Amino acid sequence: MSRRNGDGAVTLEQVAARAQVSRATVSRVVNGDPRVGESARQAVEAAVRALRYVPNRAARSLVTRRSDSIAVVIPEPTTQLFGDPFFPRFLRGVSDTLARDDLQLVLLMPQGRADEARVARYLAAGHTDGVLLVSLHGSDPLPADLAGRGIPVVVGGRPPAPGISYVDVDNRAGASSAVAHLASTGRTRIVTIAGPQDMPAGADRLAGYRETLGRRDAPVDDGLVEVADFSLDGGRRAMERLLERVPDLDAVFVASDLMAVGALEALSRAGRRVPEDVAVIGFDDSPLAASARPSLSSVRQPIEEMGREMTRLLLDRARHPDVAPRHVILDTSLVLRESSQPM
Amino acid sequence: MSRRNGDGAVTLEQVAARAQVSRATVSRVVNGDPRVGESARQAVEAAVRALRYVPNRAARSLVTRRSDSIAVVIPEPTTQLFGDPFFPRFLRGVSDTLARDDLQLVLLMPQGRADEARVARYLAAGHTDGVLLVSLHGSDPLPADLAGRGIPVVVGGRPPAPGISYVDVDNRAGASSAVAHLASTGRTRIVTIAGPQDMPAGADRLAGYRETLGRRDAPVDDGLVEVADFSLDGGRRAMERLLERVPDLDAVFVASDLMAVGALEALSRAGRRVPEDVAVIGFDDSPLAASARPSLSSVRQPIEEMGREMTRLLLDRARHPDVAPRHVILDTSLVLRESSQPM
DNA sequence: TCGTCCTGTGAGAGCGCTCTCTTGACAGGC
DNA sequence: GCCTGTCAAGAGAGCGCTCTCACAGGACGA
Repeated sequence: MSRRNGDGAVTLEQVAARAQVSRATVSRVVNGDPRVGESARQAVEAAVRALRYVPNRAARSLVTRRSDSIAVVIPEPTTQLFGDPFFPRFLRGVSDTLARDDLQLVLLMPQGRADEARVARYLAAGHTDGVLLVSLHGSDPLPADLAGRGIPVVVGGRPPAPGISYVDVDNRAGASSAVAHLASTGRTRIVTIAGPQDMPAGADRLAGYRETLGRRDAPVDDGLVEVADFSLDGGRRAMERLLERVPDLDAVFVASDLMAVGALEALSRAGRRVPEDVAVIGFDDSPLAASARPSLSSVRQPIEEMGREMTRLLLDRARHPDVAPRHVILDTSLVLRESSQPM
Repeated sequence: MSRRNGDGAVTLEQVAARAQVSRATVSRVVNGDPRVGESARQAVEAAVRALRYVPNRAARSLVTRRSDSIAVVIPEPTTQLFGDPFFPRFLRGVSDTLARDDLQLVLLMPQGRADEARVARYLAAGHTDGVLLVSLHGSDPLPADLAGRGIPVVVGGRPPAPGISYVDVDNRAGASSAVAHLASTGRTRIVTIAGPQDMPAGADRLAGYRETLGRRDAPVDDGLVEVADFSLDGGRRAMERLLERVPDLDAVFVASDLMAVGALEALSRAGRRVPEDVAVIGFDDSPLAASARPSLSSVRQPIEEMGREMTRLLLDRARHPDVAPRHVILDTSLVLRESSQPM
């Protein structure tokens, strides 16, 4: 019986002995080096199988100076805001893509300022081959700092500094598609419940709404616009205020599904029928949208794809450090359900 | 200027040279070995700071045979079922506890059977110092397999095999506390919407309900019991069925908040006032509960604490491999809001 | 026929660290 | 005075792997 890794690990040496070749040859086979003769290769492969050989990652890292792992940093506020299924879906996309190359995903969830410093130190030490950052608050210096140290970084959402690769969802176009759809189905008094304006997603979705209605220059407190905080209750209260201020509204574009569900409640309570009296379109296409009643039309974000694309960009950057930073904007798609049926 | 790790890393050797001591002494200082003289210690500490020395984890792992990382395995179905904030909160608890000891969290999210085999191989190879598993489907052989190989394992939720450490939430007692509260506030026709009975959480919550109503021996299709699938829509439909079958019901215990929100909708649509006509208590105390209207009483699960406790158990086990497996059952608490006000 | 190139393989150094073993210095007991 | 014990500190081996370099042997052009 072969002994397992940990105390009596199977080493290259043992595989080499069994296959009657040198350590170097075993290493070549294990790493897919093409310059190995057919017979040697087969002998090695047989020995690897027989001994259940698994390379020791630490030893490999020590000499290659790669860790074969990448860090994903998700700061505290993010998990709450995107409480929804953002977090797992994003990680799934990342995990997926890394698995293909047999890379590890090291998850870092700094809590509070002090912990962020700890994480920053850890990352700066170069313990991982690259770093994926999502939704940093405001003007976090971390990405620029890491990039400056030569550590590959890709940011999700809008980039905090120039010269850094990032992937974002086209929030503006997504909002625009929703509003355009409402307009094209005969709605004429289209209001919106926007997200916090200090968040790129909040600001961009409102911009898309404005742009499409052809009123770029209108002030924020426009009468047709209510800003809320991406919560269910916030959505409900915003809807109540809108109903009061714009009694003849016939459509709402809501910057998140959670808020949209709140809006649906407020509308129902006010005796407005959806979609007959008021059409509603949300954003995110979360599971909530499909199970809301009436079911909620929504702008779908490719979250997993965002994770995948960020990972691809990062690996690319790790392998070719001299390539210029790139950014990728992902398309959204409009998922139509009951809440936005034409009148 | 010191050069950063990666190409021109600062090594122990350089620190030793600067502090005018041997490599061994630097190592002792860095690892907190008490047998170092005061003057040597200070010289080393100064050199470490000056050079911004950070130990190379790979080199350390190679000789200590520890990876200083632990794996968290979250299989595909889990992320969907616990879509809610289970996932991030759990990871936060784990991350928290690991950070204290400067350990890494390696996240594994196998997707599908083939990928699970890959993950199992990875874990079996002993690349991490321990493994945390949550909610495996049915009779997964993985925990027993890993334990058999001498790899520390802690499972979240009910253990699939004897002899394995696990942490669970006291679902039964949680359900019981909710039902007891309803009974004590004068409710006499208390029905329940249960979760899937092939999931421990689903079964245990129903058992707690039964137990408390003193009807242990009643069959599942009891008339007062509806089983649903933990989804919003499932909760709504279950409530509709219950209203039809038990028109005089005056309280519902619902095995998840998401289903409870569905139930609230169904009740509202049927013209029943909550809590005047019908009291409702959910389970999970998710953010939904606080923002539902009326706000939803719910059984709070200590999710972060579960992550923390699992991690503690694991580290303990990793350090003292010969200790017998332990299990910890965490208490729930009842959070009372509007939906269960006394009549 | 000889040198040159190419291909497959082996020898061996060395990545940065920990840890055992040894040494040196000094105090105390006989 | 010597021996033993204690404590700080250094020397050096070696963890398992990759990778450079050297070399053997065959193919090929001159």
